[in-house]
Amino acid sequence: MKIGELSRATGTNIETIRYYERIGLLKAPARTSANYRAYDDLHRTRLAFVRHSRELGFSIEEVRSLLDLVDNPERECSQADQIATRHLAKVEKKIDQLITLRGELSQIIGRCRGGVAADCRVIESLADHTMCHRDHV
Amino acid sequence: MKIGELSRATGTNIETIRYYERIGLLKAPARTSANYRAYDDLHRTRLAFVRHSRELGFSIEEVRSLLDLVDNPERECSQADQIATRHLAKVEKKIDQLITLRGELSQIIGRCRGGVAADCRVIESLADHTMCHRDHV
DNA sequence: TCTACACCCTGTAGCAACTACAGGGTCAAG
DNA sequence: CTTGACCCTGTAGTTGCTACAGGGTGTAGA
Ligand SMILES: [Zn+2]
Ligand SMILES: [Zn+2]
Ligand SMILES: [Zn+2]
Ligand SMILES: [Zn+2]
Repeated sequence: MKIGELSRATGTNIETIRYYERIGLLKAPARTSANYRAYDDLHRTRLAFVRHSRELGFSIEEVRSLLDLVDNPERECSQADQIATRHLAKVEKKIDQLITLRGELSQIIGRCRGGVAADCRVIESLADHTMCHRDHV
Repeated sequence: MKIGELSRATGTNIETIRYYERIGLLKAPARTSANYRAYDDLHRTRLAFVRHSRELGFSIEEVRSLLDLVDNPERECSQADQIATRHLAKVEKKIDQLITLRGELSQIIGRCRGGVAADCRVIESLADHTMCHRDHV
């Protein structure tokens, strides 16, 4: 399988595949006589794992650790679960922050009565944090 | 006011202040005989506006447009309100995405029964998107 | 046989929004 | 006269890609 095929098979940009190889996330595949990368099904599976993990929001370093466990299947899975649990906690924290932010933004937008910028309550609110209800993280 | 003072007064990293000047978000201040930046209260107000907008999640380019309105107070405020409304829409979309993601992650984590990585349902779930309930954006 | 075209290669630079040096200069206190 | 806290410029690093530039390869049609 050449890189274009792998790209289509996994929905991954060609440049991204080469990038993953460069940073050592994917092993370098064999080369054809024309120096083209030649992938097999294991490469495809591995790349799918990487892409899926990325889509679920895991960082490259987290994916690296997860792949490490894939390669050492005799190890305890607790590390994988820890990575996932911590990631979930981060997601939950982010949700909380964004919900607070949403509230603040709606308040600010609700203050606008139209007119010129000099009288705009939105701009005024941006200039003055004391009009906010909470601190921003 | 020297840069360190402005930094403390606004809770902004010194490097960030210089960065804002470099990208043209803040006007270059006067210089002392020792070539130190000398800020006045207008600079402080402006930086506070920038920082507050950034804390509320507006992009640098959005902040640039907002500052443009601050500098042209005779213009209609509709542009400011549009920027804020669009930003709110983005935040809401992000919240939705994260909530979906949170659901998916909890499901995945809930599948773990401990043991070796070879049998880990977390790793299995990462390898196989068909175990997911929705597509990831 | 020539040539058009779709591929592939490497290497480097760009994006956002900072942050962190390295390697200097300035200035007041002790 | 030296110590320490500041300040300066310029450049490189961060994360996770993406987009070239400037080449090589392989195949199908005229
Ligand atoms: Zn308004
Ligand atoms: Zn605020
Ligand atoms: Zn497990
Ligand atoms: Zn999935």
